[in-house]
Amino acid sequence: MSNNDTFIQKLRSSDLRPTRQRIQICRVLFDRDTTFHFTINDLAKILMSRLSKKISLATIYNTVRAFKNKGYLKEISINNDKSYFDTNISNHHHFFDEGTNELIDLENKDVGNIKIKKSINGKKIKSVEVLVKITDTN
Amino acid sequence: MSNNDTFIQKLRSSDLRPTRQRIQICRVLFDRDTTFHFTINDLAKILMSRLSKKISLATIYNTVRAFKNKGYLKEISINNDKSYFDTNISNHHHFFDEGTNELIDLENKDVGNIKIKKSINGKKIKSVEVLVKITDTN
DNA sequence: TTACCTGCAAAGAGTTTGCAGGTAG
DNA sequence: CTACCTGCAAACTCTTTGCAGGTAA
Repeated sequence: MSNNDTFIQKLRSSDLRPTRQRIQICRVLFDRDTTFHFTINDLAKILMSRLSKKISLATIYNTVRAFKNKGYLKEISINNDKSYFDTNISNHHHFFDEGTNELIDLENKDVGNIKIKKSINGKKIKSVEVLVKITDTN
Repeated sequence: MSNNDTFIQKLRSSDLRPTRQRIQICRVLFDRDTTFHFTINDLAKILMSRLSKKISLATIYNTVRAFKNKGYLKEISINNDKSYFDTNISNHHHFFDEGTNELIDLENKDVGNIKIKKSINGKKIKSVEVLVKITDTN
């Protein structure tokens, strides 16, 4: 039940004023049932086609970055070409399809419990991420 | 026991002629006992300081890319800032220290056996990589 | 009204490519 | 000698920043 008020609250808590453009970004990102994996470019294309007015890349970058810093989006490292983001901010893992460049969620339960048996003095574990690369069988 | 002949053979099998500059690159990459994690910039700095003559970034990029394609180097995805490479091409995982931007090898045995319980129709698993991000305890 | 936001364009970082002279085979 | 390689600089892609006019509170 995502409505404008939810979006406005998300924006304000990220220290962003709720503007037309940003509300539109929220609509694309958060008004959906399933996880959304995207690059800035994907998001820009969707916004451009959906809007009558133009939206600047700078605005998209800034807004996405603010959401990421606030924890409303997760950034995923796959290769060094582009940044991928994920609207699923729970602790989980990913398949990356090298044929289609598509990301697919892997729930924690889909990956056996991971136990890291090595520790480094004076350091603590911040996150454990599994990336499973897949290709076509043939 | 890495000597020039080993390097020349590595270069030839990567479809590269053994030139002065490329031999130097090999020396830095492969003439060592322990794994070497590096960015292109790291490698360039080492080469610049070690050589009397200059070496061009283009040459370094090309050579590293050829080695990576041939499988003599592994590329590691951490963030989208830079490409990290690894001279350890065995199947293994990594710690990434967010304080120092340093990579540390995690042997397979240091990570519990990972079982992926989800499969995608028509796709096969190509690799499973675990990235453990660490920070200072405090 | 004031501070923030927008779009644009330019600047930055990392990486790749094109070119003219140089080197391996 | 021929094809490939080198260094340089320019080009390219993704991302960030600066600026002048526009908008939220």
